[in-house]
Amino acid sequence: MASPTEENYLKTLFTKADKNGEIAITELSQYLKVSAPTANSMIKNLSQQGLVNYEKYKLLSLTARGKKEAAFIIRKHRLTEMYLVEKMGFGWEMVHEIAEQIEHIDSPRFFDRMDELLGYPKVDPHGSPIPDKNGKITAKTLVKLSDCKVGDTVTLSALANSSEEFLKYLNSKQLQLELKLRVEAIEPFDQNMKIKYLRNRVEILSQMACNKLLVEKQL
Amino acid sequence: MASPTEENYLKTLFTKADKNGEIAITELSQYLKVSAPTANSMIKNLSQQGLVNYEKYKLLSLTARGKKEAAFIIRKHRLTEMYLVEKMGFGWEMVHEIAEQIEHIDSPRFFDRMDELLGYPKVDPHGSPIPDKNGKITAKTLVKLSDCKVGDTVTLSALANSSEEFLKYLNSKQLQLELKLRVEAIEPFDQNMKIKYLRNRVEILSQMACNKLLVEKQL
DNA sequence: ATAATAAGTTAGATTGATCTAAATTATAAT
DNA sequence: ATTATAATTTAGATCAATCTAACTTATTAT
Ligand SMILES: [Mn+2]
Ligand SMILES: [Mn+2]
Ligand SMILES: [Mn+2]
Ligand SMILES: [Mn+2]
Repeated sequence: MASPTEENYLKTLFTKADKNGEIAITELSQYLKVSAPTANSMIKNLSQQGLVNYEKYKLLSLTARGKKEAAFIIRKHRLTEMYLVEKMGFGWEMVHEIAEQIEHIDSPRFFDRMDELLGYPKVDPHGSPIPDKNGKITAKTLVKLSDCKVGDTVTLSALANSSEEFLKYLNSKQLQLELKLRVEAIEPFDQNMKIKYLRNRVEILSQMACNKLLVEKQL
Repeated sequence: MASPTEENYLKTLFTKADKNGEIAITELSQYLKVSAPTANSMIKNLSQQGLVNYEKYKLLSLTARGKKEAAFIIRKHRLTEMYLVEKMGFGWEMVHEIAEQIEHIDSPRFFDRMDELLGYPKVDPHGSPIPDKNGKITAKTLVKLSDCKVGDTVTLSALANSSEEFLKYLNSKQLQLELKLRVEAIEPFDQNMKIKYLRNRVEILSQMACNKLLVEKQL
């Protein structure tokens, strides 16, 4: 029922909301690259449909129904990304753009078949969790690499940001998910981290980068 | 550049035009399930863009550019259908609906990768030719089964109509492309054909069905 | 040749998604 | 407590895609 435009709003509301599930309408409009009045009128529409909690001048949040709808769209997006990487051989930096379009395809069968062929994956190629058929998300609790201390050995499990730039940067350092990383040292001045991985590879990663690397302690 | 709506017009213009490449605007509007005035205004738009030859009250046709654009969309549609059947295990009767949506995805890479994974197929699951990357179509010259005579042995190569109903009918008779068929007899009264295939299977097919079965003599 | 019918076009309205400019409300700063 | 600033909303316009009703042109039948 939801148009691609409406689906994009729900998805952004879901993924960009803060810890309390709230977001300001102007911030939302920026993510969606539309003007504030455009977002304002669309939000009224979604509120009318019972998908968004909206009161004038207050922060926005999704209703239970809105969250469920959003989860279905995110499911379609992330299954697609996984399919493109695993079954079609695309690099993890190439799939977001395509998934951004395919997520709007209306065909439960199509996505369920992807899911089946992939063996019901739990996460997408960037480590983000894939909602199940009921819209339920089971996310591991991960910590930022930048919060780890010298001597910690961790598994790179997800990215807090999956921009093409960052993904290409990671490619250039042969950094990929499921890799074991060891914190060799931390520069007190700027928090740069010396990381060891892949037998003997050592790289200095900026705090900015380490902030976006989500890891699991041990495994 | 073309919207999904415009793409659907171009595709329909291409596939539903007569031998001279022409079609009436009302007929077009019926295929697209829009009113005649809607089609009229869209055709003016496409004509403005140099994709359609349009003169008031005359039949419509695609320009060279329009034909090329149309071929690209048809390429996306048919590659998708082939991919869905060959790589995702869908039945040939299930893929048109999905392809109708995926054909509007804007990502040359995505479709070229499908093409590559499929080994550059020449035809879709219904035997229709797939335009190449340059929009060139190479179609075999096929004849209708209904034009064959008793004793002819032919290969079922394509369908003149791929409606879900017809495809399910063919499924129920285990009729599929590349099958060798032999015309055993033709009923003079109604042109029903007695066809033998798959070792010893024999079926009586109506003229209506035989009209839509396109075959190649010998192989 | 005229009239009836069918096909195609024009006029005018609607809906969703978008914009800019202007007004209002909330928040922050003095 | 006022005032300045930032966020949000309202007003009003535009554009694509659609519709129905009315009109015009072409085709067909008598
Ligand atoms: Mn993505
Ligand atoms: Mn999208
Ligand atoms: Mn098709
Ligand atoms: Mn389509």
